[in-house]
Amino acid sequence: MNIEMQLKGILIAGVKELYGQEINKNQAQVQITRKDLTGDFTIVVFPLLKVSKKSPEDTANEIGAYIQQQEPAVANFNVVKGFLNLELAADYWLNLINDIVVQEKYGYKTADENSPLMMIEYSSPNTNKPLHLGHIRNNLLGYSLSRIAAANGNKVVKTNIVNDRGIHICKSMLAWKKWGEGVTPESSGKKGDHLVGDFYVKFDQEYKSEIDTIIKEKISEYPAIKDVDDFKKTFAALKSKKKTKEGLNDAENEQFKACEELSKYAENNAPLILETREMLRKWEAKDPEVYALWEMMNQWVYAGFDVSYKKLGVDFDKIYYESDTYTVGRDMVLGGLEKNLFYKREDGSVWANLEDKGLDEKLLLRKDGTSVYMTQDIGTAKLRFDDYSIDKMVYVVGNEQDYHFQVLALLLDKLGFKWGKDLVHFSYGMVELPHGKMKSREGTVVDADDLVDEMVNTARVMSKELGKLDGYSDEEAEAVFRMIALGALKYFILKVDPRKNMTFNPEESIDFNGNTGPFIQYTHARIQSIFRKAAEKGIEVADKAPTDVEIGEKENNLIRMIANFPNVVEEAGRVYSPAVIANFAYDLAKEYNQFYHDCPILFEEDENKRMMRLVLCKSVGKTIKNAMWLLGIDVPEKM
RNA sequence: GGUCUCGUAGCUCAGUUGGAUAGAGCAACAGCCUUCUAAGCUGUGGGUCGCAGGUUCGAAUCCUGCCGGGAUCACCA
Repeated sequence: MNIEMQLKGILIAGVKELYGQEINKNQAQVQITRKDLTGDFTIVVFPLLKVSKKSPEDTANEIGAYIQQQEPAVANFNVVKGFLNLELAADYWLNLINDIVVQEKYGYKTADENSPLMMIEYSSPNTNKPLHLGHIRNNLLGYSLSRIAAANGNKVVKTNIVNDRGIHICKSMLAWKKWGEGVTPESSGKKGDHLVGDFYVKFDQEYKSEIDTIIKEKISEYPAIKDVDDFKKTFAALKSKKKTKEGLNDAENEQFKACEELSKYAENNAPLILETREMLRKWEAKDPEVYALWEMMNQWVYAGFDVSYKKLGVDFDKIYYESDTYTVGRDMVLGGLEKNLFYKREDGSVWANLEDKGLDEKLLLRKDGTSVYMTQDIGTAKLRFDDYSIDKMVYVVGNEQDYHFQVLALLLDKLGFKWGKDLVHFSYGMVELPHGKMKSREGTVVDADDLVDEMVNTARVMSKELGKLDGYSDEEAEAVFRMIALGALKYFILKVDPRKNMTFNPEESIDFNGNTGPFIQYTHARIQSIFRKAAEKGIEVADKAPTDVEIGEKENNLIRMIANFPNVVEEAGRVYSPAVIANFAYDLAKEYNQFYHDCPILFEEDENKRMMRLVLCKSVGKTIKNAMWLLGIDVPEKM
């Protein structure tokens, strides 16, 4: 049990003894004392005044005296403005640090056979385009969450559901067939996912121009509109006006409907889309030629993704493919239909009615019996449940799908999955550019591979200028450059609250100084350097600090922060937030650098003090390393 | 329009179940390497916590209303 809980217990007992009343846990507030004040833990006495019926000062003094008497670790206390600040004895902290320094996995809980199994789904790419910055955020969050979950004593299965089928996949297939001239990743020297992505873009361009052609042909039927440009402008203007408070008047509304009709007609009758649909039908019928093409192009993409995943340093325990799960989902829905959980409309489509839950009706199977997105997620859930005894399911998916997961939770619950109702949609915010969302059509997408490569280059240039990797081989140095580059990128993404949208400015490169990953990595390298120097000088570094030594303010701050690490890990797990860990790591590194600047370590002449500081350095290094591991960030020995 | 979400320094972000004088970094300026790694440390300037009410010993934090941004409400995934 940690000291905070102990103090809380004593506080509750003390109030009972002094004032004869039970208080609840919310009234017993023990928090870490602000840095600028004397003390280690603070008890807020305001909530206790109703019970004590005394002034804040008197209450604080009485409780302070009681706690000091009950808990030998409390050496002293002071009262400021009704806040009771407790000061713990130096040897309490020194014993604590001696305890911490020998724990390799300090801050982590380990899972045993009875631990809950948490499955975490993340990444979940489409196989028609390469990964971009948005995917990076998803991957880094998912990977970090899996480590945080493991450190909180869960058994963890990392999983990925690959979106490998559907009309969008057929688009790039068709484009390759039409215009690819047999090009392959090998023949073009292009990464498979990028090559396929190019054909998806090509399809889009051609499709757009076909739509324009159709609109042009049909435009004579709409006398009010001159040409295609005019049509587009009018339509866009009406659309945005519709969104305003003013809305559309009757005439405009009619015009809007006409535009919409024409636009839909063109989209649905362009030859390319008709061909694509035909291709999807053939795929579902397992037409050998289409199926072979699909398999070939998907393999290209997977090879490309593997490279990107490796570059980012993420991996999975189990990968599912929607081409395997979508038929399972269909069966599940039909099963639910038999049990009257769902209903069928006259046209043959299957729906769930969620109006009693405050939501609307949701389509589960089209009238031709084919699956939609929701159906596939149900199927995937079934397969996962068959494969693992899942206690908790976490989906790392963007916040644009909040509604989808609200519905999915209800549907899975209806279908009898025990974790359905409590599934966690880890809903993270979008990565935006200074001018808004990334748009592939406008070429503003930040490619994942390019970004990582750029970062590695920057790290290499910077590192070489500083020249601190003497004695490293090219390979070793290259590994450090990569470590720093990824540290910068990962920390940049993970330090912000995952639920919030974040901004990335491609004009400004990601920093390596200040509140950054490299700053924290640097702090670790600095600490390791001390131990190398100690070895050179023949200074012994024990695993135990003497307990009769005085500790200064900076040292005390550091010990308190380290002592709090397990609480931070627990909180990060509870609220699903790597940012909590990132901010902790930064604060600790910052505090350490101040200490490093102010206090001699190897040069300290008092042997006891020197030993204590060395043990402290070791603990800080370990804690930084363990915190960064939870973010998926490695720390170097030198940089 | 319904639902959800966000709004903190010029910019990017912290700010625990409501707690003490709202903090970092970047950018700007001024300092610190003949002692352990200067990717560091110190200092200066920079705030109506979107606005207005309410709840109470106490509100950036909770409630209500408004303003502003974003998402979503598809037989797309």
